[in-house]
Amino acid sequence: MSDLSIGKLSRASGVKVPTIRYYENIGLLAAPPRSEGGQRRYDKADVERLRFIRHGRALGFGLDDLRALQDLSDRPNQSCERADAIASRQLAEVERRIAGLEAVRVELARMLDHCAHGEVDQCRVIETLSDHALCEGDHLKIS
Amino acid sequence: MSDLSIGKLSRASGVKVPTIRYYENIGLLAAPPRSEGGQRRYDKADVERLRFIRHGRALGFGLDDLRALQDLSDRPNQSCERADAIASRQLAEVERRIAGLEAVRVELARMLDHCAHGEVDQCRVIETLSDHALCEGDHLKIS
DNA sequence: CTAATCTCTCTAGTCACTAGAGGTTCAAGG
DNA sequence: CCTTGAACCTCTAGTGACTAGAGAGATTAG
Repeated sequence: MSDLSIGKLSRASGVKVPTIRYYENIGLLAAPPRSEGGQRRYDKADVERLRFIRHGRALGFGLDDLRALQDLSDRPNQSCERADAIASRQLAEVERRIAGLEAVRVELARMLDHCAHGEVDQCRVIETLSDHALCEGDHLKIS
Repeated sequence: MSDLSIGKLSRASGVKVPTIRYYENIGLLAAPPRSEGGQRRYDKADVERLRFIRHGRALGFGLDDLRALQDLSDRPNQSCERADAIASRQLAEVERRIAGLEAVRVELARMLDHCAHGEVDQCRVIETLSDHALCEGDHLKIS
């Protein structure tokens, strides 16, 4: 049907042009037909596919997960157990990251709060970094 | 004073051996003297420096920030304004990330909650990914 | 028809490491 | 003193998910 250049696909999907080509390179998006001059020509299904990917990326899924989820969505008669598992794993990962960042936030805030705004000599920021023992919480491993 | 091999420095600081060499490569850690056979020999100050870096990394600072903070801590008579600014920026960044992840967490949880555990056909997980309009919150840009 | 915009491929760079190959040095036990 | 095995050396390449740029060809609006 609609015959989209890569630029139009980009605007329609919100995914940048080089990123679309990158997705094609790594096999996440199928290689489309080409115009006589060799330019890529897409259709509406590609817009959907890219929106799917973009939304998934925004939720923190890795490209491998998105590949798996796309495969699932292409074969709709399967159980959604796998999709469930992938999403659950992602939720757990996000919760882990939030917890880590929360601990970091607390320490950064405390560090800044205690800073006397004088010279580096007595700077709590530098001091805290130098001596992990000065911080109360466990904030190791944020990743 | 104490004459540490890179392995001992690694154990004392909690930073892995290849990472120490990497830090030297990029100029974050000064190149130490060498033994007759050409192996690196460190002292206690290097342990401190690496602990500083490690703690800073755990707080999410980039290596450039840590370079700047180390420079500051080496010249203790300056105002700690710069250190303050770097830490404040980091705090803001962490807060931004937490907010983004929180929105993502909510959507993932809702997605999983609504999943009927049937076939992919009616799977809310896949469906939600396909259609961003289905999600209420703004969770774009998590980075 | 022409000029401006778009698109093509390819390479290299980002960040902060990590892994591995292939070779050399060190330290402890005998 | 000698051996052995662990630790060390340099160098290259790979990770994830892109991003930037060069230099050349295609398309499209006026």
